[in-house]
Amino acid sequence: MKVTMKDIAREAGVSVATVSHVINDTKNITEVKKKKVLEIIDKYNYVPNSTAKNLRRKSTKTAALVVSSSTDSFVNEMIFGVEKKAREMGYSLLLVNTNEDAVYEEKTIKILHSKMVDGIILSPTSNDLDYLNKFTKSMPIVLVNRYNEVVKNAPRVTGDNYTIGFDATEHLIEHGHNNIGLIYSVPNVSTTEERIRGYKEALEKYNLTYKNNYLEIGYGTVDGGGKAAEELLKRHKEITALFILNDFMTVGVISKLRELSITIPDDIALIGFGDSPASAIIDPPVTNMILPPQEIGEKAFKLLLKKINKENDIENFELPASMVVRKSCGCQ
Amino acid sequence: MKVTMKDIAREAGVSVATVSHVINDTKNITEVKKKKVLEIIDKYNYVPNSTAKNLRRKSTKTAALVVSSSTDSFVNEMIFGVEKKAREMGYSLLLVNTNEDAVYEEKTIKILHSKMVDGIILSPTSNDLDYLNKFTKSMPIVLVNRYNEVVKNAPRVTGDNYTIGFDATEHLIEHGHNNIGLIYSVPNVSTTEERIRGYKEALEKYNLTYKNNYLEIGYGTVDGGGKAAEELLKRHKEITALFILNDFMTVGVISKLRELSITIPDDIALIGFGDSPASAIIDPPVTNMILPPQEIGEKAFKLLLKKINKENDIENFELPASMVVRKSCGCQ
DNA sequence: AGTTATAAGTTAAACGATTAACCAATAGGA
DNA sequence: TCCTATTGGTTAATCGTTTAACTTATAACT
Repeated sequence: MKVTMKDIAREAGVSVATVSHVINDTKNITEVKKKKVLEIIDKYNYVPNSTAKNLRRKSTKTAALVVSSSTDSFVNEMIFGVEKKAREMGYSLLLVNTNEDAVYEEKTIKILHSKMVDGIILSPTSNDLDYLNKFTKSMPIVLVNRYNEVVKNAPRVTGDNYTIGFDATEHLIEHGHNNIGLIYSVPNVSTTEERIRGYKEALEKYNLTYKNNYLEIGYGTVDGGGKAAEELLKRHKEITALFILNDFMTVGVISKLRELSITIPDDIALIGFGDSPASAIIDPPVTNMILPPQEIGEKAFKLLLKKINKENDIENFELPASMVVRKSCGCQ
Repeated sequence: MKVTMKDIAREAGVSVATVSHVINDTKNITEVKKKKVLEIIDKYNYVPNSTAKNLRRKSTKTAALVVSSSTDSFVNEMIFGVEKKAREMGYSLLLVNTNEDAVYEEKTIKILHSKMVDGIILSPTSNDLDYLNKFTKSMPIVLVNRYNEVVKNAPRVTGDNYTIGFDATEHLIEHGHNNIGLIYSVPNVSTTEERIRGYKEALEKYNLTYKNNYLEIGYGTVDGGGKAAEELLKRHKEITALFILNDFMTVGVISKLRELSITIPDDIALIGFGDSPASAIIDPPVTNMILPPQEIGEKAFKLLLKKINKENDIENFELPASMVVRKSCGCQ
């Protein structure tokens, strides 16, 4: 049988209110009684039932993090950024993975909405986020990494994906490439679209024409990346550079190019995304566009906390991108 | 104001009990009333408050996963194994990271014990787990990855770490190496100790003497790995092979060896642990000992569920290890 | 017709805390 | 001495569900 506050009260010869007050330090209690109560608490290793507390207090000190993709290292690091900040702030974190399933996402948010989490950090699956507006009124929500203009009342923290697309493309152009393929993980999400927008505008700047079929989907997986590269190079022999939007796919692409005896960067130059530590010792070392995932996660939680505490100025953050130059792009 | 069951009942002209019964399908209700109730529920987008439900039902349909280290890819994949199974089974998952802090771990378990979760999956920080026995009686707990014989009443699912140590060492010996260094992440945890035991026994089998100072700590980080390798090779010029227990450290080691112009595998052969996709395209491709992290996570959740449902046969699982041979060990 | 079973709802007591409102006893001030 | 504050503590309502026990009304059987 689990021991409750009532048991503690009985054994200490006081009321439950008194026990509650010594635990929460919410009223003066004489030293002698306080000591007695604490003794009994210690004796039974008693911890207040948080479900009951939550019900009464209408707060759970728990936040949810809903991510859409799973194991890639960028998301992984972002998760731990959120978790870290949550922990520091005395919050627990509920982790849900929607696997890019928009229907499941909506169901999840709805359930979470009643699960009495105090707030939700969401990295949404699709660009069709109107359903969210039903929830943002009554529940603190912040969008992370991906976003959509349609969502009201939810701040967001993202990376500067436009610059990622622009700088990577420009860099490849400066290396003399006029036909640059792009391999993305998932369509219809802001991260992909912003990067493509950057890619497009960089091409424009140099008077190169943007071609729709230079883009190929790679599903964020090693295999998907490899297949996308193969497909792209078969269809367009003129392509001499690849911009790859996720590090699993980069691994797949590199493996595939080796298999096809295509050398990097001489035959095909290459820029990836996300700085997994291995990038530096891959052959050749790969040039990456990077964003600070952990920082993004932490910032998102901070913003959520502000919303929870009703500091109601909606502010969005866009964290700066940068490039770490190695050999796969043709440098050195 | 959040709408409650009372509001639904009032508007539908029935009692709260009836509403509850239609929601949970726990009593016959006439079609007409049922329809009315469901209509109102839909109109307000009502979802029952789960905190209240939890309090009454004494179950939260939530499990906690407490991991000790954070971002390495093995743990990451294990996390998603647990999350996946939990999701499939209708459970939510609370994720806590103790950062190898034993004191924080104990505090966490104690708080979690307060009925916020139905069960706990723990990958513990240290080998000193006696404190756990206070909790295993009253809370379903399963150990994952790491374990300790002292813990009673908690099943475990681990990998066959002994074989990992043995096979890696034997393989290096067969390549002609007599002086093999070992770089581990953390001391005093079963994973490390079992692998060292395997390492030791492989040496014995070939009549090689085990030397304590061939072991070096690398803290599971890229930098730590690099420093450990440097230290080890400076101290013991005779070392010609390295067995590295975590993939971040492997990256650090390889970078450091390049820096020192030491070639792999000719000067130093090398076997790592954990199969991050990049392993295949690193220069040279690295030979790894592997374990199925996702499977370990899923199995752990299944076991937890059994415990939660009081199917009280404690069974432990040890998942088999294997080796994926590439060039860093000297093969090919 | 009389008895019993069943079906469809309702009432009200939990679940285990928190906390506003209340009360008695002591202290302080004039 | 009388009045008012303050201190230390208790009582009881409340959070939003679930569910056992109860109540009718209707159906079924002899």
